Amino acid sequence: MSENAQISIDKIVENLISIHPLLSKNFTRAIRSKTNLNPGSLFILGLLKKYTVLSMTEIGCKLSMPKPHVTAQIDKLIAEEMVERLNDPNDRRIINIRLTDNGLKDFESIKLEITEELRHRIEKLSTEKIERLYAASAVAREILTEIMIEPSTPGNDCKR
Amino acid sequence: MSENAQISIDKIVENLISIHPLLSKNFTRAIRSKTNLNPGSLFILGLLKKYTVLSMTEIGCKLSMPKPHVTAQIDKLIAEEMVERLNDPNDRRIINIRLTDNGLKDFESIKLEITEELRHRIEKLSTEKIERLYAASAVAREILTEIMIEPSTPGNDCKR
DNA sequence: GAAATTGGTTACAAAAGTATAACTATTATT
DNA sequence: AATAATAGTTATACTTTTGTAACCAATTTC
Repeated sequence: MSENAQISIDKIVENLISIHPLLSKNFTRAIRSKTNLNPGSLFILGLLKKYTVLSMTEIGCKLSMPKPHVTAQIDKLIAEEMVERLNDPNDRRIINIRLTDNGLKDFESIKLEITEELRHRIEKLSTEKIERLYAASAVAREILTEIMIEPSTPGNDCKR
Repeated sequence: MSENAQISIDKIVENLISIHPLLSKNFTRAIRSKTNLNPGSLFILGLLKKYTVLSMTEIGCKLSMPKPHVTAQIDKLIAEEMVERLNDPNDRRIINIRLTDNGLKDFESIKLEITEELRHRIEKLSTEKIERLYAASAVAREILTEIMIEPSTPGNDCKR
């Protein structure tokens, strides 16, 4: 580890720790005021859109969510008919979760609603800043997804 | 608003909404397991480090935190002797909050602890990716801070 | 085939965050 | 001077999230 790289890591962490409350306050407020879902179940929907099918354990692992909580959230999403439980043909213990057609559609429109204020804020930026934020958010998403979802310590593997 | 800019905004929102749970799960877990503070009070400390002095109302405004919750959080931070209340000489209704010397020191060491796992994950990246993530996080922080902390709708102004 | 492990659920307790109303003290309005 | 508005606290109720332990069913291990 070069000294320069270490300095960069310190600054990355400093930046991420500043970004977090900004996103958190915006999204959680909007979720509460504009939907009857909670942040946790929205995270699950986003995950399912990306991975198509995930078991209960995999969901909990990728979101660092305790298993009993995953069960409760999925129960709510099933009551809303946004996801469905599928039995795994290879292992009858496993219950796979998948978005329903309605669930995907509803998720997209919910996302539009909860990001409305954020969109308005971004719109006010100059075209140059929008392009810079676009590039930056894409890079951050790509690399953070790589390092956060993949296994960290051995044995903490989330598969898929 | 050009069509291209609108497409960029959509993608920015999509990226941010993906990044949020990644940061959220990492930080909130670490905060719970490694400190006796809660995420909300850490947000306040980060804000105070940036602004030096803020009133109760300003804190609540910038973090979208209800006023009674701000009172409770500050009470805890005062019990830990990390912040102090100061009377405002110009307006005796206002109570200003400032980090104590110890508070700043403790905050820095808490940050080191709660970002330990994140550092290890970043360290495993190539130097090229670290540099890209550094640049991206700096741009995202700069622009998001600008649009999220500043007033959105008129009358929702947080001052300072 | 017995024992241990894994996937998921149930039940319960506790922490954290959100929302609202009522209240005091101070300042601003008129 | 009376009234309205603002800053902050207290009290209360509720939702969301986290954590733990016990439990069943299915699979793996030895």
